[in-house]
Amino acid sequence: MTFPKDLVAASATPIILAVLQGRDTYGYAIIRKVQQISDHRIDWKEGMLYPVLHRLEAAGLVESYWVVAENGRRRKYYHITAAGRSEYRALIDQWSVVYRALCSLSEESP
Amino acid sequence: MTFPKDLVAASATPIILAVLQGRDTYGYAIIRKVQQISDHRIDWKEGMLYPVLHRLEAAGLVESYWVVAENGRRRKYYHITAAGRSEYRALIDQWSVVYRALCSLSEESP
DNA sequence: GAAGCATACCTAGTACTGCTATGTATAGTA
DNA sequence: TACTATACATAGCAGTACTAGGTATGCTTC
Repeated sequence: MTFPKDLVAASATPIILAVLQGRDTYGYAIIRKVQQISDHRIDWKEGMLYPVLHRLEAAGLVESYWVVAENGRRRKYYHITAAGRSEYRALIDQWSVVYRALCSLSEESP
Repeated sequence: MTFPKDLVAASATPIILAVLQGRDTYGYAIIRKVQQISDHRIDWKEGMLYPVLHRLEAAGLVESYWVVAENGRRRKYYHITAAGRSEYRALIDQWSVVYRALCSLSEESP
């Protein structure tokens, strides 16, 4: 079952910021990390991810830098900024309000 | 602080279905209920809510019927359908996957 | 060395989506 | 009577997003 587009879109920014507040990493690894922690339920493609990373960078929430790996691969690492951490905290708070509302309503049966 | 538009948009359907799986109710009461359980953090306007209710009805997830209240007010009550309950369960599952992913990532500090 | 696959990043053309502001109507309150 | 709250409605305005396929290069297999 695939997730609705609006949930995928809305959750991309908070998830990316959540990954990056833990440690710097690069695009392809973000995709794999998100697949891993969601048991492949969240299945992002590069074409979805990179435009969001670019928008976050344009908004000053992340910065990027190139690193050449041991095997010669060039990777664009992303680092969360102070503004990104602040935005991340706000988003987590907002998502928890929404999720708690959903859970609270779910407990009210007919 | 206002919620980002994409979170408001993405969460409207699951929240409405969550309210209605508990009991039939009408639009204006849905707005008040959602304000109440989110301590006014989620602040929907009618202009946001009614188009979503109309789309849910067009999609067969809810049905509506008019009731005249004791004070003479005409209210359009909404009732969740079997398809709506099914969609509601799928959405709750998907939102919990995303929220667990967020929480799991939040526990990974730098 | 060649072929195929995985890794890694990129983007534009296509495909749409949503809600703010304001409307009508009517009951309640001052 | 005037104002507010309740109750539902919608269109004009304002955008948003990603699928599909691109380039490039390292790895694995033959």
